Amino acid sequence: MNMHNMEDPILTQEEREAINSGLWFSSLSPSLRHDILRVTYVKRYRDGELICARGDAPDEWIACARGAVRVSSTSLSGKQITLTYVEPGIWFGDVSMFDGDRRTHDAYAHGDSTILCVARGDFRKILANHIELYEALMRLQARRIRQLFGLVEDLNTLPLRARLAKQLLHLVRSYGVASLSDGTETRIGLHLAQEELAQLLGASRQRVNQELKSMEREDIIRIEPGGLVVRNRTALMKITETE
Amino acid sequence: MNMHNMEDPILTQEEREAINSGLWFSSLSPSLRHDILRVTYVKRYRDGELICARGDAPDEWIACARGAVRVSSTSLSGKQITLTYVEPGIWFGDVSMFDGDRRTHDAYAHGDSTILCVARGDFRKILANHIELYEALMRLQARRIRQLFGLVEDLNTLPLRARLAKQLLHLVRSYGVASLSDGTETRIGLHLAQEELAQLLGASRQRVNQELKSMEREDIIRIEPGGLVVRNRTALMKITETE
DNA sequence: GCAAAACTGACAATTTGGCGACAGACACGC
DNA sequence: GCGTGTCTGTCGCCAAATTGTCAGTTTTGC
Repeated sequence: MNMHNMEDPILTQEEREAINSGLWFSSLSPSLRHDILRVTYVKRYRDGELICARGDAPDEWIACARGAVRVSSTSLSGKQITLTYVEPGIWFGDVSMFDGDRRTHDAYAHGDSTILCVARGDFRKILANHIELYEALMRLQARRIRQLFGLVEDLNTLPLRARLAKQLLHLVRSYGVASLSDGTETRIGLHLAQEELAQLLGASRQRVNQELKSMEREDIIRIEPGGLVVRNRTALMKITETE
Repeated sequence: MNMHNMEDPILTQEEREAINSGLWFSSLSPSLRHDILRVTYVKRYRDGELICARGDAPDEWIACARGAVRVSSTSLSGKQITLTYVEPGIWFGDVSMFDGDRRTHDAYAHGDSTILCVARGDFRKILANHIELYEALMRLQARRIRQLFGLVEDLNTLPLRARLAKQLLHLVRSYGVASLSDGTETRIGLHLAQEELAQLLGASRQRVNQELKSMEREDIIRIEPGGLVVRNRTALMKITETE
């Protein structure tokens, strides 16, 4: 067991807020939320640490409370691809709580991160007491399925430039912090190396760099050490609609 | 209302069997299955007819009983892509029963087809009486999510040839009928034009044709008017593993 | 049974993306 | 202050895939 997983089993104020302001979680009834939080335990990870690996037994239902969780896998050929970055307030791992199958992806901490866990047994107990949770989880999965359908469609039809624009808009929504100056600019709080961005898009690093630079030349974004700044969201949306 | 939707509201023996032998459906308790079947109604469609369209209100939970349902959508650019062909015995449309959002895809009958429907209200009533159904639907969705994850990964990593091989194996599993002769050959019962196969793979018709011919030259498959015949499943599986 | 429509197979022209290489920028540890 | 390593920006070449086109074949509708 890792040392850092043990230290400070109490959530900070900030982490607590992240969990409670999660859109899905906050849609639950207070009594259900209470019952869930009562049985959670905290784990902390440093940047890059493995949270769980493909093939692991699915023993926990997990929420990100701080930082981000990179969900990725390595294909047979050795190529790394990233499915998503889980932001604070989002729950995951529910899929394998139901079919009981092993995890199909690796999960790494991206930046120092905190997660909240519910043991399988506790999860089932809560479920038995709150039919409401079934409804809520169905809604959660429904949204995920729709997102995945959309992603498949995008992969099949959009050129890289449009997919990149979509991804940037998504990152702005999830991690955007208003950049100083006039306020029309938004910095993406989650710092991704271009290589990581490329893996998220299923493209090569060079190609992503090329498109980023091209967007920078058009004053749509700004590339700064430590993060991207979106200067013109409207232009990004327009690119998104590129056939 | 279409004429053909009304005629013969009774399932044939064959259709009834398809429903009852569906892997998921047959995992339900007899009492639940009974309650579901009691409120279903039958609709019949001719080849190519629209079953429901993107944007429709999600009023029904549906199962395919005969033929196949093509789930597809048209991208902004006008490009058609197909997500999947729903085979007899498979239920779908549950996603929108929970999030209440409109349909995101079009559904067409591929070949003369029969579907079974449960109205939204009846669906909720059954759900209220059988918590078991929640469990089962969660399992169903869980499997779908895993499949979609796999698909995204494949789209990002596998060359067309390997994806085609995978798809062929899938079709053999779902629609395969032993071809005469020695028995090592399997005909794919669902006839897909190469254009349709291409849309399912997210590739151009020409490219798919090229790979099919190449596989035929290697005696892995045979292209016959009216359907593909798989001659060497092992070879297909090997191609699947191609980086 | 015949004409129209749809499907198949093939090829060239062009675009898109992947991959290797390399130089400069930057950050970090010591 | 200085190597070492990681990240960025660019080139050029090559492979993969799309588009357009066209002739031959099969299917289908009357």
